[in-house]
Parts: sequence; C-alpha cells; structure tokens
Amino acid sequence: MTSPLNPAQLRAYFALTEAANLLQFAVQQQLRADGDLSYVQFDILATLADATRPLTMTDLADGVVYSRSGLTHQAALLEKAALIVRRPSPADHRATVVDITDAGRARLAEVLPGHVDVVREMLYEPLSDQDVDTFDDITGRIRDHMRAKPPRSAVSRRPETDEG
Amino acid sequence: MTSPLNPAQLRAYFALTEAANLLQFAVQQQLRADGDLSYVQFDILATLADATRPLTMTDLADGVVYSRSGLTHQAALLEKAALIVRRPSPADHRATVVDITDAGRARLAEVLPGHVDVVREMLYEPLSDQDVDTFDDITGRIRDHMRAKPPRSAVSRRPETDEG
DNA sequence: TATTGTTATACTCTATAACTATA
DNA sequence: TATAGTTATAGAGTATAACAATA
Repeated sequence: MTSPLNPAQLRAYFALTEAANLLQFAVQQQLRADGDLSYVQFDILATLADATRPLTMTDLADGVVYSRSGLTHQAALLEKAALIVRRPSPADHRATVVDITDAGRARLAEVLPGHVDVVREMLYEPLSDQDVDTFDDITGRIRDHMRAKPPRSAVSRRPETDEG
Repeated sequence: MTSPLNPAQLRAYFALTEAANLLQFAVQQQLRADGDLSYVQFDILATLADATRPLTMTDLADGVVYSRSGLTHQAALLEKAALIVRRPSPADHRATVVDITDAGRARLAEVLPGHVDVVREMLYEPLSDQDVDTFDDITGRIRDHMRAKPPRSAVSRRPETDEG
C-alpha cells in the first residue's frame, strides 16, 4: 500500500493535470468572452438543451456534482438573464421544473462554435485519428471507473472523531 | 473552419472533462482532509520542495498561472501557517525569495501518500502498464502542444473596442 | 520607465444550516 | 419522517487597480 507511482504514471499524471487546467482555463475565457457564461452555467444550458424530458433542480444538481443551494444560485442568475425558466412541477408539487428558453438556445448557439474551436486547437491538433481513437478508449475507461468508484470513499483516511 | 468534432473527439472530450473534474474534486478533498491544504497551496509547496534554486514570487506565479495578487494572498496564508518563509532577495532588492520550511516539508510528507493513493485508485486502477505508456505519450504531446500555443490567442474572437 | 510585490477592494463561487412546502 | 427547493449567510478564491520600492 502507498507504493509510489512509477515514472510513466507520474509523468502522465502531471501532464494530464497541466493539460486539463490549461484547457479549462481557455474554455472558461472563451465562454465568458463569447457568451458571458461561466462553465457551470454553460454546462447547465447544454444539459437542458440535450435533455429529452423536463429536468428538475435535483436532476440538474446530480449531473453537475453541485450543492443544491449553489445550483439555485446559478439558476437564479440564468433566469434573470432569461436563458431558462423555472416553474412548479405538476407531477410533484415540491419539485421545480427547469426549461431552457429560446434565448438560452440562442446563447448556446453563439458560444458553441468558439468552444469547439478551442477544443480542437488545444486538444486535438497534435493527435492523429488513430491517437484520438486510443485516447477515446482510455479516457472512457477511466471515466467509467471513476463513476463506478464512489470518489468520497477514497478520501478520508482519518478517523472521523475519536474524542467526545 | 468551425467544423464539428467527430464522434470520437466529442466522446473523448467529454470523458476527459468528467474524469478530470472527478479526479480534481477527490484530490482536493484528500488534501483538505489530510493536510488542510487547497490544491494551489499544495502546488506551491510541491514546487518549492522540488526547486533546485531559490524561487521568487514571480517564478511561482508563472508556474501556477496565477495573478500575482492571488499568489501574494496564498503565500501570506502559507507563511502564517509557518509552511514557507519569505525574505527579500539579496540579488534584486525588488524581489521576494520564497523558501519552504521544515514544517512545510513535513506537511507535504503527510499529504503525499494519500494523494498518490487517490491518483492510483481513481486514475490508474483501470489501466494496464501498456495503457499507461500510451496515455503518458498522448498526454505528454497534448501538454507540450498547449504550452507552445499561447492559450490566450484562441480566446477572444471579438474586436477589443471599435468605439472610443 | 519598467518591474516586483503588496494592499485595498470587490466580486464570484460554493457550501452549511435553517426554513417552507409538499410527499 | 423524508424530500425538493429556497434563503440567509459566511468563507474561500481570484482579479483589478492603485501603490511603493527598486532596477
């Protein structure tokens, strides 16, 4: 247990971290410049645009790994900007259904081309089609593994409280 | 220009984004739980511990892609916790040299095993040695490409100011 | 004049806890 | 009693601009 990472693991971890940070930074700049959206706001709009059924606040919070209060805050901002609408769910009167508006879809359309450009230029320019397939396979397996493994479990290696 | 991403590119981008977010979230939790450090603070300490020569605030800010004021803030926190020391540079009286303390190295040592565990469990458990080599190669090329390509250039596709 | 670093300040993001209302 | 969502609030992180000191 706690054996060190081998050199290739270490290198790849650092490269991944740095690349992901640089990409995220560039994407955030682009979304802000082209559509005055934070990444989370973009994610919410994109999720709503893709959804085949109406989504509730809880549905959205699950997708974004977000506290509900944080989502309420972001939804309030998006609603103030007229990009989404919230209405009480007819099925469950406790729930709130969130819809993307035409303005929301328009904003998404404004932002998407630049988003794709950034991803292609930064992430895919140095990769061949063969590389992309390999990268797709590996990242897919990593993501599936992370989804399956509850991230919290690996975290706290300290006893919660011994005293008291 | 602005041709869409192909399916494999799109899948890999989503997988990468989700995996990187989950990994970052877990790492942040671990660093906070095991050593009461934010990721940026950990990054600063690790950079100082690895450095072969004394680093200035500007050296550090360059490595972390950080505003100088933000770095000053984080350095003040780390210094208050006695994990680093700042002193005027003898060579350039404008500059501040930052040193990691014994306590800083000790804190790093407390945190590193758990950090490595999280990375191995989340990132490398589903990969063979062969996969790791491939992954190392591809992520390394991506990072080098991103470093070479100034991230800002791809960002603003709006004219700065036409009026005034 | 340009550069290093700090300070003052303000804004955004996020989370916790308390709360309302429905189920 | 449990769940959906909001509100109030507080804390952390980051950035901009103004500033002081030095090159």
